[in-house]
Amino acid sequence: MADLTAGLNPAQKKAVLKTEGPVLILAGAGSGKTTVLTHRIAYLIEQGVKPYNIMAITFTNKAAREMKERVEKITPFGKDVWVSTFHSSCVRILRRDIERLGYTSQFTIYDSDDSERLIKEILKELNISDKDFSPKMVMGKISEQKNELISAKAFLETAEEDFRLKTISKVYTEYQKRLKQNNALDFDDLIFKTVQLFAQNPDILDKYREKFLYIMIDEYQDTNSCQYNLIRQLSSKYRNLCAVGDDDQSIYGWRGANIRNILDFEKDFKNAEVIKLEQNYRSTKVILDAANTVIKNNISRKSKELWTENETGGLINAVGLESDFEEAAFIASEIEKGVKNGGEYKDFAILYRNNAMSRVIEDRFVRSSIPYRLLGGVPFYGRKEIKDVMCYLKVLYNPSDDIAIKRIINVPKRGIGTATIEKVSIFAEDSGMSFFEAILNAEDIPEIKSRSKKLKDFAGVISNFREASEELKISELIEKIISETGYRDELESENTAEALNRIDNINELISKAFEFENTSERADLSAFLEEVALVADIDSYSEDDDTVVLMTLHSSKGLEFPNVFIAGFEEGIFPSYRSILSDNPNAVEEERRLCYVGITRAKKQLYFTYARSRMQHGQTISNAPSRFLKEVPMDFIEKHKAPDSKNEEKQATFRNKASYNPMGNKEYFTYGKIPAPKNVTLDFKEGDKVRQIKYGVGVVKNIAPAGADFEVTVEFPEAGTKKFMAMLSKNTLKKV
DNA sequence: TTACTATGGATTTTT
DNA sequence: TCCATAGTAA
Repeated sequence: MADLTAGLNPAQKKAVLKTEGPVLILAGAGSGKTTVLTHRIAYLIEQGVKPYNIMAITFTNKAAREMKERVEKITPFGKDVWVSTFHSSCVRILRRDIERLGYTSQFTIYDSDDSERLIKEILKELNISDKDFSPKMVMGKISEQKNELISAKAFLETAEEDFRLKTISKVYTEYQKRLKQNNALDFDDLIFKTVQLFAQNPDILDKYREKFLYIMIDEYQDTNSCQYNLIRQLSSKYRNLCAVGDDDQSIYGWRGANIRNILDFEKDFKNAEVIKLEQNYRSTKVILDAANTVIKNNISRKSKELWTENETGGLINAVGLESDFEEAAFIASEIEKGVKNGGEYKDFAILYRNNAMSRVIEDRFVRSSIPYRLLGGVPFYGRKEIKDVMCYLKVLYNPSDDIAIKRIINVPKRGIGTATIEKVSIFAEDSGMSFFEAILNAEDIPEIKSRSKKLKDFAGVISNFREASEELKISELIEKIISETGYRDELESENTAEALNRIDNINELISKAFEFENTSERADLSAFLEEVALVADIDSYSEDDDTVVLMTLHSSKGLEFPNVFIAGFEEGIFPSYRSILSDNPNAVEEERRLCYVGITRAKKQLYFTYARSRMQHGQTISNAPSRFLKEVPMDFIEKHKAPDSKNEEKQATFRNKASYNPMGNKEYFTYGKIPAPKNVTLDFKEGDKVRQIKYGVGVVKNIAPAGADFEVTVEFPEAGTKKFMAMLSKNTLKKV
């Protein structure tokens, strides 16, 4: 085995070698954290630790896959290391022992769509107005509780006399009851129930403690309290826990991630060693400095400052456009320019705050014939037709899954409407049967005589499929389902572009199933359902295709591109209105972290674009440029130059550009909030010649103390006299 | 039961 | 603007 620390910097080396006891690795963006993690695993194995005694937890399947691949590349024993996501780890643990909690190991996993359907049903049954208590809101609240490890019972107690909370806790209680009846767990339950299983069964917990002697967890800043608890349970005996994360990249607070987990690590794990990875291997100096100065405006963070040996690089482009259409046109023209100059489409990424913003850009790309891919939006497995087919499979696997049955009982149309479904539900509830059992006894259901045949037919169809599922491969089973139920025929007879697209999607599902059968070791229905339930769209992102990539800032975390556009860089969009209006100051800080994530995706070139007016919800709105733009040092920013006027179309598009240029407004840039640096060393004195990245060579006229920093006045032959803050300009202002 | 029309709501989403 | 859903007519 090669030297595992070769080529690593001192901090990285330390992180690899420090195997015993709790360690927190604060890994800045682009600091080589995956390398450190994989080498650390290999080093552990080299030291004699058994691969199966090592656990590495990630948040995404993609991260897990990548880590596994890289570990296997450096050590032949890598395949026995337990590398997986929180959720799939928990599924594995629960499949084994969930009987202790009164579920069976055949449980199915509900995605948020399934959960919401169930909530909706419950609200109806409990006669709670979904106007005052929207299923989404209730679901969110319940999820919040679960993330905080608060059970329905505990929640009811804290609710006390608060009517709203009491109502929600009632729904929560019923929701859990129904999940159990359906033998189903939602995403939050996967973790929650595992924690519960461990807490109530010390023998099981002990088994895993003895198994996972070394635990590593990636993206630690994104853990919620429930996940934190799980980690604590597993690691508290041997205390060989290595958490890797970056508090500045905590952008999932709204999903229950608790930033305190990383901020308080040393408090929670006594004698923890903290290692900072601050050298960045990704971005230019300018991009990195911009990221540093922006994030410094946040109060709650660990001190950390990225630096790099990379080149200084070009200035950041801040471009104000007249409208969202022109913004899209500008982005398209820059990409065309870049490609003409030898770049590739895949070198460009467009990041935006919300998915709706992709539309205008897509339209423009289609017109300009720029190949692009959209990440996010409606996920493949969330599409109606895919969910329909998957629900058939779910019903075959888990007959107690009422939500799945109700979804497909009238898809395609079988003349079984909501009224009938309701009656069956009530009958099932009264007689203590599952929905499916009730259908089997349809003739006993009162006031339903005329429909009982249809119900029986449906039950027959399902039983028939269930029998077939014993022998058929999954891809064949899906084929059988969509042809015998008439699902495909129904779509074909519609003969619209949309219907054809749905058929394509189903075919795609069949080929995915086919691929699954041929690549997984465990190719049964259970494994397939699990795979589908636990994958995300981002998992399938690969950089092989030469296309521009469009995605939200959130989805971009962990990725990198030579050229990045952050579009819609406007107040109200980024930061979002909600965060601005929120009484929680942390909300804007999280947006700023998101901005930091966005900036640090860029390797070479970064653009901020913003429009004076844009269409939103069918109305034209105007926003000021984002406050974050003011936080980027002015001398890192290049004003946008008017595009090539030879191109007529472009000329027309940009003709109003000159009238809108907030960058010209001096007041626009203030540095008031940036804390003064402690020690500044200058490599020039008054009278020296210096080179500034934007204005060229000039002469230092004056150096005056300003707080803990120095204000440097430089006279340029062309640009005239300019003032710079020494600390901020350390990479862009140098002696010649 | 189904098929059409009105209405309202619209961040971010690793699983 | 665009979507999902609730309500109504047939």
